[in-house]
Amino acid sequence: MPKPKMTMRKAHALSTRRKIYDTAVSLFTKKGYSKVTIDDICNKMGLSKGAFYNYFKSKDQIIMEGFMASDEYYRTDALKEIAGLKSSVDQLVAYNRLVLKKITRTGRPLMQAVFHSEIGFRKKTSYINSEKRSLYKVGEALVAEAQKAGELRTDLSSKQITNLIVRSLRGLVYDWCLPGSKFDLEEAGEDILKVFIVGLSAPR
Amino acid sequence: MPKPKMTMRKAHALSTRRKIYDTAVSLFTKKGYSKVTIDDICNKMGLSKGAFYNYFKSKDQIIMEGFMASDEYYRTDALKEIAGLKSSVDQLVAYNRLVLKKITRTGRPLMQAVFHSEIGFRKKTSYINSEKRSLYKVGEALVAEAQKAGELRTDLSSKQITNLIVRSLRGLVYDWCLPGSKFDLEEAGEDILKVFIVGLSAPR
DNA sequence: TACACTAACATACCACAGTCGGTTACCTTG
DNA sequence: CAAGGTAACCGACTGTGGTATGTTAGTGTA
Repeated sequence: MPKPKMTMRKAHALSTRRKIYDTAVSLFTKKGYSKVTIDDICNKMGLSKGAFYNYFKSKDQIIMEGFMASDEYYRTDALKEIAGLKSSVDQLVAYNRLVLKKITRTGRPLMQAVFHSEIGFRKKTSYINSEKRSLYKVGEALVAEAQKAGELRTDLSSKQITNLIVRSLRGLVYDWCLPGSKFDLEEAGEDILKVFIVGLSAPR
Repeated sequence: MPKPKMTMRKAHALSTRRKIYDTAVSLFTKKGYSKVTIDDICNKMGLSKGAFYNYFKSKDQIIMEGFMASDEYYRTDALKEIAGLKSSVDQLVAYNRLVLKKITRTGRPLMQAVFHSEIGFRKKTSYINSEKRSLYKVGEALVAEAQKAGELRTDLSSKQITNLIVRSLRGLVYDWCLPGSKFDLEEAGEDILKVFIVGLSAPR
């Protein structure tokens, strides 16, 4: 991997890319993702479609880029916020609460676009369930810790348990994004967590 | 609502509709949903696009029609199959196992199309999480029964518990449908159910 | 039977994501 | 600094889902 020398050209390219991203996001939030066309974005900033597709390989990718940024939050601020709690299980629960809160802030429209995009037909791989995500890495670390502390059952591996939790919450979020759906995400999340606390704790 | 007299014309219409549906499904299974265009379907049977849209309001609706048929299974054969089990909780668990088995039979490609369609932007309402579905009605009935028998916790309503289970499994199925995903649905379902059995049972 | 009504079907068209073959201008290398 | 390569950008085009506007032919009714 050669060093990415910053020439004038590359700098300009980066700024164009950023400009595309920003105008796209601004239009999305103003008019709603589905109502904004690629041409809208291009026209608004006097750029061509070709330019757009030079930087983003699809309309969805813009959304995904925003979504992926939230993973940064999970392994930094979120981790910090739960650090004070004594028991590992408490940390795990608090962590998942924070995840749902973050998603709530992200908003239904954007999350809907994410779910829609990720399960699309054109895609070969999906980001949302990649084990590389810090969402998983942090989660699994917390689970493993809780297991080591004897607080969680060990007949399921830490990976299994993490998957189980994430997927359950994902189903909740999916439902939350469905058109016509009308419930509070964090509230409904409490129900699930309440069950998990009991169902996952080590037998005694 | 007047009686739907079966004239020659209506009969013919019904047969056309059926023919569209059948050719569509046959093409879907042969080439994959996304590779089949509406024109493909129409050309194959010498019918026009206008005819297609006279019977189906979207390409997705064909998929959904197939999917909705599975609800019939839940309130008939599935119910019958679990009737022999003694405890209500056993019935509930067995029921959810059957649901996952049914989904496995339905197949990933079709389920992917369902998830994709349901969370689409054009839609105003979604079928998949409608409380009218027998998936929910049967599930909630079983939960309520188990609660009455003192086998399940009662600090959550039967509706809450049902939603909780369905949504968790839905997240699992969603992941299962993601491109590149590679796990056995029923097997992974066992993990979740194993946790729910403990987490949902009445405290003693 | 004649006439109005409407369901069944046809066709031209639109919207919009994504593609493709260019053209220009910056950058690297000799 | 000259030449060749390549990244940035252009804009016409395509594919496809869906719509708008007919046209035709069964059907109920007088």
